[in-house]
Amino acid sequence: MLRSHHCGALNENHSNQEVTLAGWVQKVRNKGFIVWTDLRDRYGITQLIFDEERTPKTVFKKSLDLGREDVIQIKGKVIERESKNSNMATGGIEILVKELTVLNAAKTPPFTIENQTDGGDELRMQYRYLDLRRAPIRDNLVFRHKVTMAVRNFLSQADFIDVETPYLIKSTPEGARDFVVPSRMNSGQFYALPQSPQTFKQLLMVAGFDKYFQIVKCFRDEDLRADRQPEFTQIDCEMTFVEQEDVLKQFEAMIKHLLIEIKDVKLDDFPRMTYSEAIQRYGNDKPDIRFGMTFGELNALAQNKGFNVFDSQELVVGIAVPGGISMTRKEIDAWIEWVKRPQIGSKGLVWVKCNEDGSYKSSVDKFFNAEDLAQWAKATGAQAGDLIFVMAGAKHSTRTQLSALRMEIGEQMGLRKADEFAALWVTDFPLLEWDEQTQRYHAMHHPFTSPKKEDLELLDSDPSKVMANAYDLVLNGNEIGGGSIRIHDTTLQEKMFGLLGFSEKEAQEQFGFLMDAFQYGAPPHGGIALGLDRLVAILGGSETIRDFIAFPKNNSGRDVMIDAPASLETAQLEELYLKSLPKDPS
RNA sequence: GGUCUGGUAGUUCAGUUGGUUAGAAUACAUGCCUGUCACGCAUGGGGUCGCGGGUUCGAGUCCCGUCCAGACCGCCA
Repeated sequence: MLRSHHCGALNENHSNQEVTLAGWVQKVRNKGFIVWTDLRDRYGITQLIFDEERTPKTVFKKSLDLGREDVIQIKGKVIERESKNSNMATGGIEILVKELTVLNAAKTPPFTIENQTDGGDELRMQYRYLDLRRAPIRDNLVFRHKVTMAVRNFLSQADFIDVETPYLIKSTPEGARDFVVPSRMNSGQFYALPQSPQTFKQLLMVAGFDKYFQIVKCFRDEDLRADRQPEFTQIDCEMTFVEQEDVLKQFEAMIKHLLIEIKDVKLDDFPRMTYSEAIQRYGNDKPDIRFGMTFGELNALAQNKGFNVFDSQELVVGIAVPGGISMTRKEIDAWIEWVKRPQIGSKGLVWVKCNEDGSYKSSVDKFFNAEDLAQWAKATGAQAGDLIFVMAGAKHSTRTQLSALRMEIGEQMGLRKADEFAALWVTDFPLLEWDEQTQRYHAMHHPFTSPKKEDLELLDSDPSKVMANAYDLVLNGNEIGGGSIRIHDTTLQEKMFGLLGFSEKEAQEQFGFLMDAFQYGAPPHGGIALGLDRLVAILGGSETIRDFIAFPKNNSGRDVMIDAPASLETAQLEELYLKSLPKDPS
């Protein structure tokens, strides 16, 4: 062993022990007669002391040449410090060094390896291995490890079996764009990387595995966001002989277990909310219920009173900002400008101040009297002291816009606390969604989701009204999981493909294996997939998943460290039966 | 595909109305310092102002194009 202890291990109890340590030079403090060096490893920092009098001359001289991030090994004696530092675990002692070996000298890193680094995002990504030396990022990955271990233990104890499924599979037109891999042995043919192991886990149920899980990489070739990477990790689960309620109970228990285990937070039973209720009350299907400001629909109260802006619109809807009357006119205008930005795209905001004395002051006093405004306050739940913001427009876009405003106000008012957790189930999703662009139905969840039994007849008469046995798990305003009870019947599955615009031949070509399998004794089954990256990030108090992934991709899907993706040599392209592409002109 | 913001020292940033030799902090180097721990003090080196073009007597600053980065919209069953 190159060391007897790690850098977080020693304290006063080890005084006078001879120890060998190895690690990275975090910092050198040269006082002339004494040189202090902070030695760092994964476990902590231990102070080394090189003393003009007590350290051998050659070693002392060598210590003057140490630089940041040099990898060194030292032998020495643990001694109590003359002036102790109560801020660090090893702050009571230091190592009086007798031998110093430089195992590997380091170039000066391009940014400081400190908790508060001076490095920007791009540089930190390019030298990710240096960024990962920093305690906050390292702690995030340790945290992720704890979460995955807790998940594995919980599911294993609940009788789930971890089974691996293939990464080289077949592309399908449904859903997100596939990443594609050319096949050398099959000219002109391609594998696709899985967007999820969906069909495989269903086949495992047909095979009788009963309960399956896998912590698995999935791939989607779509644009990135702060909470979206092209390759990401799912906790993928499936169960046999279950109904929706069973799946919800099982995974509610898992999330509660995680919160206790990881955050020491005890959650109450998760509220349930239907999709339509979420849309009406929060404007989206992943509401953050840590704070109020729920939507109040004002159509009946605000239309046909002579205010044209409202009268012509599909929806008039408002929210009450708690304590909002303290906002200045300038601040209100700033919010109006905020919603008018092209990213939000609203036409504007009407505001109403609910004064403490029961009077109202609004931007539409010309059209509405106190009685009208009192009704609005009632509908939005506004109390004295609150400010009501009202938006009007087409149903869908107005709800999206007001929802964005609600989240931003919540954020700025500090209502979205990172250490507070509120989970809920969103249920009763529509099975299908009409897509204007392609003029056909799309599966809202995926094509294997079963319709609710009572809606089966509607499949023929009015497919858009059919509800699905599907559910989403929402945590702090983020969708962290989704699942459904699946179709296990060939006829129903064929019908579903038909509704989605597949010809019989196409359905057979793409999913024939699944419908075949359904004819050999497929049990009722259902499951869920949870986004591990998001879950870990939220538990860790962040919504940026990049900080919880060891080697993430940037905004353009590039890995700037290894510089991928990259072009291929002509010979390699030809081997894959791909036409050689013009080289990047730069 | 689109919108917005940014790109100046190794790094993070400032740079006024277009005007002398482009600054600060930090990092780095050298020296000093009898207990440092964000050590302190002094000195020093360090710049293709992303790239290309244009306007101007003169461009880091204005205009056009382009590249890169970040956030968001579209997209993400």
